[in-house]
Amino acid sequence: MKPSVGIRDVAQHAGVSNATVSNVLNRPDVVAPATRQRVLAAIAELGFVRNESARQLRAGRSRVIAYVVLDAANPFFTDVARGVEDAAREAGLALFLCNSASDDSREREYLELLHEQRVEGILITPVDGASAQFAERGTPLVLVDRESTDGTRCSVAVDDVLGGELAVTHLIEAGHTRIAMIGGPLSIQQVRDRHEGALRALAGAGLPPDALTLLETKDLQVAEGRGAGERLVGLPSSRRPTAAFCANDLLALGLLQSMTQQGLRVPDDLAVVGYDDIDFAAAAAVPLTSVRQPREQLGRTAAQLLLTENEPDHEHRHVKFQPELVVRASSAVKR
Amino acid sequence: MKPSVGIRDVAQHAGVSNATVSNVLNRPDVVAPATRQRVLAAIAELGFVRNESARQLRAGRSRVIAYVVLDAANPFFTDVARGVEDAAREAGLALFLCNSASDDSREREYLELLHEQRVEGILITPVDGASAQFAERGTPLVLVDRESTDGTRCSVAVDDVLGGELAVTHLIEAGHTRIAMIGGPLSIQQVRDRHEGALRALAGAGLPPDALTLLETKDLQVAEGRGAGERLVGLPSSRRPTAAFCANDLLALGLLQSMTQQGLRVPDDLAVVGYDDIDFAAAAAVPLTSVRQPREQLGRTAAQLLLTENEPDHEHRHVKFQPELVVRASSAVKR
DNA sequence: CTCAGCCGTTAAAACGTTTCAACATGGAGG
DNA sequence: CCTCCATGTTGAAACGTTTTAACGGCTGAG
Repeated sequence: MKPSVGIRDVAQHAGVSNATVSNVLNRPDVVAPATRQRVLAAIAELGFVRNESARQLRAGRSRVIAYVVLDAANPFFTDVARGVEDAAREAGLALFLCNSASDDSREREYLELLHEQRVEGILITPVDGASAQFAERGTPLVLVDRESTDGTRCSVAVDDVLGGELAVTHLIEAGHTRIAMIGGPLSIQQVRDRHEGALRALAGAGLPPDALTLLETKDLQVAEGRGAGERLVGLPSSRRPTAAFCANDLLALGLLQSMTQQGLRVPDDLAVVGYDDIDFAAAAAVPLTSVRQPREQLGRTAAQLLLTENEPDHEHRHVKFQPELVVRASSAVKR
Repeated sequence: MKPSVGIRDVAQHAGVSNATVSNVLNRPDVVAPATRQRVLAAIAELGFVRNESARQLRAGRSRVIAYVVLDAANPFFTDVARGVEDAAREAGLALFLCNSASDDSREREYLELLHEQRVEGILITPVDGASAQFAERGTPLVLVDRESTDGTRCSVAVDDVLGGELAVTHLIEAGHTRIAMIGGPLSIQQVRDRHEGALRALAGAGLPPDALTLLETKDLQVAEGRGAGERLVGLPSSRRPTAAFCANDLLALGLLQSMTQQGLRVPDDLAVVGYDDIDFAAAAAVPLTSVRQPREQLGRTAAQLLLTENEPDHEHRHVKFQPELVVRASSAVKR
């Protein structure tokens, strides 16, 4: 079951030295065709599988990068991951996905493990800005969808302030003057930025800051969106917002569902704008207006940045993408 | 940047031998408290990170399992993965996720890599039943959401024939006599099984087999569901089905969206039943009736099975779960 | 004072590769 | 006939751990 056939078994079987076998594996061109065939035959016959640990130990390289993702159940991140993987495989690297599930200690454990594995590099969307202090351990590390505050490493992010501004400006132009912002917790940088963008939009339109009601949520999942919907409907109708800007699409989908359940129509009774533009947003029964982030490109760029990390004259870069508003039925112009 | 501080640097710094450092790392109880402290201090001071490759090479063990997932963008699989991860971490193992994205060659590459990495075990939802011939390479491997045809390895699956039967029986009892089945390609075992279940339900109710119209799709994504919706509406109303059973929830969501876009109501004009009961199904604007698979438990069980693989008297087992129908608004009883 | 037994520590041998300098072989050029 | 070079191949030394058997010092019993 575990015969553990090694390179020297192959060598012996093919009547060559182990160095030659290694050459066949790593620099096939340097070995004579006849010998190469013989070695390959022996490999196939013995069912030899190269031991990556040994290889890595000796060679130092590892051919693997990892992406520590914040929430594998959020389609936004799986889309980012797809971009990462495409770029990685173009560079001949494989991608391991690790799910921190928004859990501090899981994140730490995975980082530790990845360091021990000596992966070629790490991409991470960290759990929280606060604890984002990663001990420098010699493994290149790039932040994804977070901006590196100190200039100590590369990062790829999206301008969330602008995103918030786009969303709320759109709602204002559609005629809304009482708007809810749904999202939380505020400890998350993204949420703060999008909120700030929303406020900026009000200011730009000459509306008072209290035109925006903040409904804070515990997390960014569908269930919280439903809860927020109930809270919203519970407000006295004179003060109830006519539009809602959600910090991500999961919340928006929850909100949407809550509205239909309570017999309210979207967008007539409440206009809704989400954030991320995940595929389910377009596929919702009331297609969701959303702020699109370049998901695949985010991942792709992050991976490319990572690859430049161990160039000799590397300087840390901070790429920032522009979000884009995608208007759909959920925020049709108010009559 | 890459000082590569090793165990013997630590040893020297703490004034002990490298064996003692190794003991501190692996069997802390066996070394005197005073020495242990000194070694730990040295480790911290030098920022030593154990080299997993070397450890693994010598010790043979690896503390990592992997799940090669069919489609990381499908919430069903991320939920299964969550179950896998929970079980893995209880056993002190970490989980690497690999996304084959329904691509044969990616799947092969990842399997090869994982074998080379000498991971402790592999879980896989393979791309296709046909090519599911994995060369036995000594790494334990368990099939997830697929049944092992030959008895050569463990598998964890769900009774898809029963699932199809439940879904269609439910529609028949609600008064429908013209039913569409949407799904494909038929090369996928799951789709075939669910279709068979649907036919069985017809037979059980005394309906002729042509009461079921099969609309075959190219894959199981949202877009194909939308397309099927258009095909469906294009049928002459005398022959148009009044209910649809979709092979998974993504298709069902696409179908739902297509219906609303075309001004048809669900369930009044068309009742819809999905499959998988992903969270987005309940969160859809018309909450989706769906066949629930025990997603987390599927993953959890698969992981546990994997752990038993290298017990001396191991026998391959095939666990099969029962699906369960969850009735929601999308299939309310026909008046 | 000796000896057995225990405890903590250590030297050295693996683990399976890659890599580098050195080595055969044989033909071309002088 | 000698030298030189090119082409293929090889022996042996790493890589950084874990592990095993042996070791020295100390304690308490005889």
